[in-house]
Amino acid sequence: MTKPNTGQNNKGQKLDFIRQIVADDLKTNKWSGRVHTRFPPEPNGYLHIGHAKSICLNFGIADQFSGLCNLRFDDTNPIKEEAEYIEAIKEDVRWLGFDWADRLYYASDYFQQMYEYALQLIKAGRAYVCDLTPDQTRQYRGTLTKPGKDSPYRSRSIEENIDLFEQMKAGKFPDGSRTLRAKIDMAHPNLNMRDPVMYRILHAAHPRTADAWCIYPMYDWAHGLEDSIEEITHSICTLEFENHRPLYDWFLDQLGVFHPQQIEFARLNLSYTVMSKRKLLQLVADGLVTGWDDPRMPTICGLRRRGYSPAAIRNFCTVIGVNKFNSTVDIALLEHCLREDLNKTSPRVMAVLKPLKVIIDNYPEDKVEQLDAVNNPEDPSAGTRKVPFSKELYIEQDDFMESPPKKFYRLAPGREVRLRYAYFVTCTDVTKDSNGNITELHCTYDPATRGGDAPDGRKVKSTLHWLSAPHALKAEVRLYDHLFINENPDDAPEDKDFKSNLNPDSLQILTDCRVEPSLADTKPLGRYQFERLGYFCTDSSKDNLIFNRTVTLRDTWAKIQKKQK
RNA sequence: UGGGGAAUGGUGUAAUGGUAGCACGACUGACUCUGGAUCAGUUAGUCAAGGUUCGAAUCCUUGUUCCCCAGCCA
Repeated sequence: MTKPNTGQNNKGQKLDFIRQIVADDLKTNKWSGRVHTRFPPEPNGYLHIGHAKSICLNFGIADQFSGLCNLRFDDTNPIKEEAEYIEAIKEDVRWLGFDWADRLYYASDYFQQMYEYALQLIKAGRAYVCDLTPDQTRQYRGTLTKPGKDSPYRSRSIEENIDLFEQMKAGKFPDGSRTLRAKIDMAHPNLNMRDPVMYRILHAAHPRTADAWCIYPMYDWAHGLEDSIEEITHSICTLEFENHRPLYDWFLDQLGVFHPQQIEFARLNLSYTVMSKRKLLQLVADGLVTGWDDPRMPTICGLRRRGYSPAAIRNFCTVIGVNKFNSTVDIALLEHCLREDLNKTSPRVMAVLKPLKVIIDNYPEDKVEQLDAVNNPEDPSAGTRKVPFSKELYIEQDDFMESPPKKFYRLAPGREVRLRYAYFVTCTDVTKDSNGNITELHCTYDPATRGGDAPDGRKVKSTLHWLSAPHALKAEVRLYDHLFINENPDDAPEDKDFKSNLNPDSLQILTDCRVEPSLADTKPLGRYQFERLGYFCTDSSKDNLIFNRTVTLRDTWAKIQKKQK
């Protein structure tokens, strides 16, 4: 049974201004009850979290109002586009959790129809072939404050225009020698309306149509037609296309074809990162990151490799809302959405990033106990697992201080703490090397506290994670931090650019880490919480055991330390 | 100096002429076998000035600030 399209918001969330328009249209039956959106990426790069906002908007609206959303590649410029991006984009959209069913389209599939529409416009006297060079075209266009002037080729006869346009298509002219232009108004205050170019000559092989075409449609001409052919109802795009809407409307009106409504919203900006394809490409090209899927990148594939979940990204996209003015979302909000999801879904596991050896002096030499550990306290159905305990353990170097400051609750000489799911232990001795570095701790354990509870009810200030030294697995862990040191990376000294704001400590590689044995057969992209440390994700490179830190846990102690400095 | 948009706590957003609310962050406190999670609380806002109205974030006027547009890119 299909849900009736009442125009009511059926998920109990507040309507943003776009959903409001959609709901109103449903109410007035403007599109005979239909809602049909599309996500139209150009296959010239990888998708990033800004695209996720658009994907969630378009697919989300379709879902919410019982409509449809197409995936359409806007492949009108063969010089910039590559087939490899198409597969990557499809994978990313799918991974985010959206389904275009059988509605995968390409602008290039419409080239023939667009050509015929162009002929129709020529015959109506609304388009002409122009012989001006790119440079001359610019000069004739005028400026923001001065009107342009008519091209000398503007008044060619319809017959001549048809003939020339056919020759353009047939490959008779070199690149850049002629264009097809709409005949609108060279004095129009909106520069986009000053006889915009509809077709340019490009003798370039297209990833999908190969050399079938040597004329390619410009965005303004093509996009509205793509939307119209697919009978899109709401064509949602970003703010910079607001100036193009009159042209979008003009083409569709001249042709008298199905006319979707274009609606513009503001792009996403995130603090401590950059979002433009150009800048991201520069980071990759200059080797400042390891690739598009570097876990520090805001690309979908980067976030995936970092350990982000699709649900976290989707939730973030609904929480940030939709608006018509530029804003910068605090990356802390993204991280909040991340932790919120990961907390509920990630199995807990123990790992020691900077191992410190601990000997339990009163524990039998060869004894090994298998202790029960809870997999996820937020999800009882996740069950429990066994973790081995023995005389030689590792704890975190940061969890011990010889002379602890105020508010340091962890292990210190003479102090008793709990080893999670294991025993209460008390530090009795500290061994150091000749340089005074701590090499080993000696402790005693209380056998009565097995499992971590004291029968006499005594309390300890803190609980530490730990690993049995002989059972622990070696692993490499990569700690990531914000890519940029500045909230706004573009806020750079005058003679420098955003790259001067790169965070030199955005990646820290720890090669001597230990993880619990249950991680032996972890699969790439496996997500875990390393107890007390943060969320980590098995890296996709399979050679060694490598984990990427997705995000730290909220850390009150770190905050206190920071304040004390 | 042309045209098109937009302004609500530190940040992101709601309020569609009728109590300025929510979330993030920050800060308290409670609880806790993760200094996590959870729970309770505090903090802080309508760009400005006029006007209409019983009543204005919302309507009107003027001003200020910010964004976009002079690709044969999208």
